[in-house]
Amino acid sequence: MRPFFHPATEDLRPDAILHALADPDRAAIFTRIATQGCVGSCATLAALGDRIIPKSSLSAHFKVLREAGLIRSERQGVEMRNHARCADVEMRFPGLLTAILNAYTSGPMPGPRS
Amino acid sequence: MRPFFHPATEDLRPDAILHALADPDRAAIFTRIATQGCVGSCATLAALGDRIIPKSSLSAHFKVLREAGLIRSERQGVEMRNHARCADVEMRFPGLLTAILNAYTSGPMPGPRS
DNA sequence: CCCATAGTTCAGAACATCGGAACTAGTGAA
DNA sequence: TTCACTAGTTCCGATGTTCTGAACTATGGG
Repeated sequence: MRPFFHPATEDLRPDAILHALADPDRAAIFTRIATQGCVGSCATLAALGDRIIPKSSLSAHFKVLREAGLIRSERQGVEMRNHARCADVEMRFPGLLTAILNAYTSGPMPGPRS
Repeated sequence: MRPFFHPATEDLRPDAILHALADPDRAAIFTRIATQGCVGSCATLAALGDRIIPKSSLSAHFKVLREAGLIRSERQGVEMRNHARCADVEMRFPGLLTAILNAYTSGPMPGPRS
């Protein structure tokens, strides 16, 4: 179990961030982490909506988010502490995270009919 | 050769848009179309940077952009007229395109060292 | 009709993702 | 220490997606 890799702020790449957040599950996970400041275990996220996400898939999702520079993960005893690197991303790509998260919260419902 | 499918504005989905723009080639293509208003042939885009993108790959890229609702394609004689649906996307997901295109233009170069 | 040009579709190889089973790490109790 | 439990990672086979050359379609001009 090798230690985690976290890219430096100046190494953040837009394509990695977009790819990470292009998956609705990952976007939901990241939204939870970003809005709740710091989410502990993966297990608390296992039930997104009504689907159950297997641990191995969750682990892979966290890895993608981590390596895109969206979250920082560190062991805290037996579980994981994940927190969002919103400030880093905002510094490098201003407005990006806000726009994406807004798009997702306004997205699923088909807006007010005009 | 079936006619092209273009999603309606209210059917635009954020994950499709992020997925489409998560590929640097597609992002570059879209940037060209968006900034130049309307790019004709695929062939003018065959050389992005210094790589040559084969026609079949280009065609697939255009399809992804089209089905994400980012561009509208229509035949004009023997070639293709593509134009960006920036207004549609902006209406549905305000600020999203701007933030993404900004991220890409500021992204590739490793920013000013602090 | 024949040819050239612009782009699409097909098919198989290369690559990525999903998820169950096995594994690793930490904690607490006997 | 050893056992058991919990949280997460890694492995690997199945499934799905992307890439790209070759064949095909569509259009316009001799």
